[in-house]
Amino acid sequence: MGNPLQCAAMTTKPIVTRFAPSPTGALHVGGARTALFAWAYARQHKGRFILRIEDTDQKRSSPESTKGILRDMQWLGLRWDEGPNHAADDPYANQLGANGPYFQSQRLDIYTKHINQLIEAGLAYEDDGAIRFRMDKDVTFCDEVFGEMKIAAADLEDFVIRKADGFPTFHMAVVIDDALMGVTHVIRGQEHLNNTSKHVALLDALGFERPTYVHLSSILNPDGSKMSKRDKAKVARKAAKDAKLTSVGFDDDAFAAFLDKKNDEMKFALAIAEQLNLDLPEINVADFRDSGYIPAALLNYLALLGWNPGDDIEQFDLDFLIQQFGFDRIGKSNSKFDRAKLLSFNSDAISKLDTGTFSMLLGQQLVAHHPEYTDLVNDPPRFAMFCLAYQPRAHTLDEVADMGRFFIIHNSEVQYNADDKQVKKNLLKNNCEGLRTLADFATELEQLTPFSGEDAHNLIKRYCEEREMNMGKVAQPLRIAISGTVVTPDIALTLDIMGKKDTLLRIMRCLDAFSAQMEVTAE
RNA sequence: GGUCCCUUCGUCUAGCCUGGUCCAGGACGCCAGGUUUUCAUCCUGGAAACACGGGUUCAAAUCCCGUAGGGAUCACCA
Repeated sequence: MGNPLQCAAMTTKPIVTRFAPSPTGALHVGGARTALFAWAYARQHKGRFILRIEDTDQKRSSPESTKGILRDMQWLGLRWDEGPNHAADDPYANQLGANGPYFQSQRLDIYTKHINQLIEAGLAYEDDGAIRFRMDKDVTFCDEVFGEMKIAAADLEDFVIRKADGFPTFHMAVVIDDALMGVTHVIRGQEHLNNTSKHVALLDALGFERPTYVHLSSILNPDGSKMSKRDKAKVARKAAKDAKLTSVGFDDDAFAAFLDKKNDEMKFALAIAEQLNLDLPEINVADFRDSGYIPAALLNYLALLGWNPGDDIEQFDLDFLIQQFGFDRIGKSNSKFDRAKLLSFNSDAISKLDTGTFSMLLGQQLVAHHPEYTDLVNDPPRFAMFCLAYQPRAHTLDEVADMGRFFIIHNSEVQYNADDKQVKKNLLKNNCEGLRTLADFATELEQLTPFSGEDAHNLIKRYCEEREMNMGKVAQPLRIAISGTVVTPDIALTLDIMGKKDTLLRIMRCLDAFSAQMEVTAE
């Protein structure tokens, strides 16, 4: 860090950055980090941030991917000043900005003009229907992260700038668009570092000014492999093999090929995950959204992958990033994606949310992914208590669905297991001490009106003080009666959310379930 | 394989340019203890790294050379 080979900065023009994904799949976290840095730099300099869709691969590009990327960018809160229409239902109409269109597939005539110019100048030539650009000079350029790069002409080859289908290659399109759109800083993944010599040569030949280049190192899996969508297929395949799964109910031949690593089709990965109740690794921004991460935490974590503010501050908001961001503090080495740390950031971010925001986000999450919670979400007073209970302990929004499930299941679905360690300890031990306390306390609880959390708390407190017992002696049996486990939020809050009727019914069921043990030990 | 790039605790990293303040600091995770009616939270403490080998120097994580390991790229993909 702190590259000694600082590239001479010279621009007095307004700062313009861009994020230029190709719509061949979903926006993944690596792309999100690139977009974040480009966005933050533009904001820092009161410049413009452009979103451009690089859809020159006719086979692999799709409007669905474009819409997904737009949606994910918006979810992250990375607004673009120029680019596709923000409204994802028709991103092609009414594009924003004066330098459009922002879909490369709509700019063919522009590329053609410049390609012809190169041909006329003798700098490019036809080769089997494609057009190649001559690379016959040494190239030197400067990268803000990696410093000065020198490439000898001998290591360079003529490369295709227009494919036989008439579309420009990425190299041609990117160079023309950046130049014409006034992009001053090209911030992108390091897989483009080697390509930059091509781009610089093209720029020079066309007489365009070179932008400042900023290449970002890669984000890797914990095992060091590059993080990619194929990781999902990998995990699913392994699980399917371990479980000896031979069919997912459709396309058996293709599925066999999938298992045989002949294809990585996502539909099979998804189907396997569904059948085996398996969690696939989150790779895409959408995966993290579905898992209940919040944008602030994801972005904060991503910013720290390869960049840091130079002091010990790690948790910060976007305003701080805009203030502090700089290329001089971007690292050169690849970094591994650490889910545990992200999770920690996410739970911190969740706990800092104001309660209104939290309940809105949690409500959306539950309704979208766990419709069985819809009744609870639509019961505002009760849902407010539910939020109060889980905001402090949620690591992700989605996790709440599992933790709080006992509140929404039918009373008859609560499981009581006499072999459970906690059941033995808290209910059965010492001649069913816990059960007897539970039965006795239930008679007090029946009298409690109104049945609020505060009243319940006071009742438990008084009950325990009178008998000189620890509050856990009452709370733990109650937890088991209500949830089947000893893990619930604050016991008073738990009772409040559960309500008097169901609390008492569950206590009765619990006593019933262990009546045999009571009788035996009673003799 | 050619070319280019990278290498500090398990992980993300500070420190490296301008050698001494570093027997290397922070964070996540981990371990131990404490608070709490459970879980979580929170608090305190702990283990844990300069890839290796040479050199320069009074002094090297920091400068130089080499080795090893890792990554990128070598498409009419981007």
